[in-house]
Amino acid sequence: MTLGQTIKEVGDAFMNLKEKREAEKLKRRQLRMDEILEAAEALFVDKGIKESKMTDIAKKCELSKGSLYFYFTSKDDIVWELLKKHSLSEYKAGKDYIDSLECTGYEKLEKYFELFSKELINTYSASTLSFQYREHMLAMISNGVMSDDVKMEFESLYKRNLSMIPSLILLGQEDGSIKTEIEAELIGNGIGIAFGAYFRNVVGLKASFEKAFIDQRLKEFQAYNLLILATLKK
Amino acid sequence: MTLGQTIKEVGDAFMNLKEKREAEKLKRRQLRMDEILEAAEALFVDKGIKESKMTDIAKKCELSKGSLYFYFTSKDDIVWELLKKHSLSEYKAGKDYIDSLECTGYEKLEKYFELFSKELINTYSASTLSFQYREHMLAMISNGVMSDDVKMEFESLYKRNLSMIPSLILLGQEDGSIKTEIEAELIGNGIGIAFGAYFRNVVGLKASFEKAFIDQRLKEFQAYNLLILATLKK
Amino acid sequence: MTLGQTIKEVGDAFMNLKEKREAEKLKRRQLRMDEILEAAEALFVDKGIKESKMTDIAKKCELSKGSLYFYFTSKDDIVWELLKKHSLSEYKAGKDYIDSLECTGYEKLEKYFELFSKELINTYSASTLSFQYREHMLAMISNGVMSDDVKMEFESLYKRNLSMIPSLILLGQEDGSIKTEIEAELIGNGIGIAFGAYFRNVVGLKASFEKAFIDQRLKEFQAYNLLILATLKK
Amino acid sequence: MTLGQTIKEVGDAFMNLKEKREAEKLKRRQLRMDEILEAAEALFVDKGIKESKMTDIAKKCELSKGSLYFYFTSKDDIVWELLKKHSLSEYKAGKDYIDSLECTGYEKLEKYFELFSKELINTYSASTLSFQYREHMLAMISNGVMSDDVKMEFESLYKRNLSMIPSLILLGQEDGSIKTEIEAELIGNGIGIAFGAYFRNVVGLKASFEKAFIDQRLKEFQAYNLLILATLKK
DNA sequence: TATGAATGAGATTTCATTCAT
DNA sequence: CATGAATGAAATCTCATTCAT
Repeated sequence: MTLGQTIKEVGDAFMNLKEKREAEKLKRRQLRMDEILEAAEALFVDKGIKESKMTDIAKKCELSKGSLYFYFTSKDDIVWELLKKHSLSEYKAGKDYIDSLECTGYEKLEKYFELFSKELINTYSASTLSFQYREHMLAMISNGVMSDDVKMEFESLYKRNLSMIPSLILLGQEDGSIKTEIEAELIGNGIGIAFGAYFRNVVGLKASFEKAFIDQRLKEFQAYNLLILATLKK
Repeated sequence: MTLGQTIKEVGDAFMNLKEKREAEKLKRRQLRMDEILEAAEALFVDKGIKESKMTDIAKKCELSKGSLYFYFTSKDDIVWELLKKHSLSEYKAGKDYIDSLECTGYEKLEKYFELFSKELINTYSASTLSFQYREHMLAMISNGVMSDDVKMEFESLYKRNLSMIPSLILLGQEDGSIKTEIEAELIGNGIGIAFGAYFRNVVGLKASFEKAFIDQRLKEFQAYNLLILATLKK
Repeated sequence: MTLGQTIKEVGDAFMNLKEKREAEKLKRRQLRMDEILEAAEALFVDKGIKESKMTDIAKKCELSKGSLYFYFTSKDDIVWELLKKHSLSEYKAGKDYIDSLECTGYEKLEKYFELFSKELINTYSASTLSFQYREHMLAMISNGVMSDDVKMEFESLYKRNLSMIPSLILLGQEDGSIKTEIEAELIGNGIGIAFGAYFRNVVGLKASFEKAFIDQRLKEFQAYNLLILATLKK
Repeated sequence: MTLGQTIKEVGDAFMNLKEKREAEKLKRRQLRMDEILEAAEALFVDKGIKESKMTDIAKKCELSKGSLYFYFTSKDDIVWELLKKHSLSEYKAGKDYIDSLECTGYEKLEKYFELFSKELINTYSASTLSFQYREHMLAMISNGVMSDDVKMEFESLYKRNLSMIPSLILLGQEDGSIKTEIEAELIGNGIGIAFGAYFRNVVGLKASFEKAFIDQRLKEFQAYNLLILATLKK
């Protein structure tokens, strides 16, 4: 082993060390950010975005108000990050599940509806939030506060989530499980919006009405799902 | 005619005058209140509730800030009044129209859907507002700021508006225009919620997206309506 | 009877009529003012001066806010009038009573003490008010809001009410019922102030403490009076 | 010394450091609060509580309005803190002084009276304030704004300060320096209230009358004190 | 990194007073 | 005389954000 090699190795070791440290730092940072987002979210569920103050968030995640601004540029930034996170996880949850199934388009659609009404219902506060975030962002956008980049990203998130049902209808039409006279894009989006909107609406009531009332809404939701599906089946 | 009668008449005239004045005063007051509500609404459409400040409202209706508080006890009070107003007018518009029709339950349902998608669409900002108001009130309620009276009134408004579609389905089942195997209450509420939610969702986008995008959504809305109706027809 | 006389008489009659009307007008005005003062006072007892708003006063005496300003130039004016009224009536009540007695100076003093502790106690809210008014005026004066005329009048009211006890001591010293080594002015004022202050203090508690507590204070007040008197008796 | 011990010591040092910092922070906070209270008090002396605005207080202690609310929850909170502070310091000043004396109960009483008339007189604005604060709190209480906790604390402060004189009389009766036929509680409270009330009354005039007038009142106050004391001496 | 005191712009609200009718 | 809508100046309070340590 030459000296040059040794030096290089030592250098590499240093680089590795430095990189490792950087990586660790980044990881720690990411962890902290997640902690903050989690704390913020818990409060948003409880009191809504407006009524959750930066002080509250700081207290919740045992950090100082100042530190929050080390990780996020503003309160709106926190909301935006949460919106993206939710949008992505909702999309992924659906996509992964659907992709894992081996069945007709119609059946996939059925399962997709089930997924939402059964699984997500358990953690349904998640959906209230999507909803809150979306409203908050819309308000920001309409106040001209948001940059064009953010606006575009927001729109694309919206479209991505919406694309699922039309694509499943198309699939169903290809494999012969769904009526071909249905205009996939048109009806698909329609269903998608109504579906999401309904879901959020039901869930949005959580804050003020009793369980019995909500449960009734959920039953309606499922009955309604079946009704919709029936219209598509070949 | 005796003197007594004459005196009585003069007395009556006075009473009428006094009453008339009172009535006029009340009317003027109501007018001012409507002006304020109108101004507030215009701003809420533009900038959202939170971003519309009392100063702005005052400026808009050419009154002083102080005067606003002569007519309403708080900003929340204004929102609440608007919510009630909207809820009522939406309900009435639907009810009056439906009652005026002489046709089967199914046809009424059809017309009811049309009413919303055609007529209200023209002044569709109205719906964004219903939506905003509702959100605002829900936030207030969940913060424990609202009195129980207001909470109850709020809930009853919600239920009243929801009752329309199930009642039309029942009607249709009675006159033989709608399938009897449909559970009117269950499916009716389901449709009602999805319908309203969808409507608001479409409309809620207005603030940030272009006309083309919205028009596409409206088409979906109508296609979707037809789909739903088809499932009910006998 | 000449024409001249007749004209004069008719003129007189007119004058009389005019004067009568003026007098009546004045009387009515005075009555209204008293009504207002009474209403204001009732509220001041209940909620204090600051918390009694002009609107409240107007409502209480069934007049409009505007009318109040026809009778009084400001809220402070109302307070000032009430202060004068109270000061005078307190002074007069004492003076008239004392003057009506035929006894020694010491006995008069005794009766004077009794008067306050027995009679006024019944309507003791009156005293809280004197006290409130005085504080209010002092605040006004120290804010430089009051004119010099008012300041001087205020000071003279204070002195007038204070003069009673020293004068009774002097009387008692002249008729041999009170120790001559007492410096009438010095001790008299001392007693007067303590007496009034105590009285107001007891009474001032009314708003927040229970009857039992207050009754205990009143007993102390009387025991204390006897103690003071004992020191003066020859 | 083992390694374990060393580690423990370093740990302790850290703890101490942390604790020290916490303590310093608390101290700084307390200091700022005192600064604010001081500024507020200076203004209250000058213009009264109502006329001293939060803006003024902020300006006076060279802080922003917002900062004031970082330390106190409201203006009423500032008043309440000052009331407690005064009440305590008045009580303590008296108690400490009295406890330090080695003499009979009667003599202690004498000294207690002197303390107030001589020492406190120098900083006598303090008393006007106690008085203002008390009035302010009573107003708050009677408006139902204050919590029950505060009410109770308020009452207990009142009673604590009042307890001094009866206890001294009892002491004097035990050591034979004060007449035993005196009902300590009854007369003691009587004197205490009159004493405090008188004191405040005299002092309360400060704002509007001249020195000569006040000095005359002080003389009366002292003459009056002697009179009272004479009635107790055995 | 972390802190939390400090900021300050601006929000909502209050209320004595005025004035057109 | 009476009214009460209108005023507006000013009060209290809020809170996202900054920044010195």
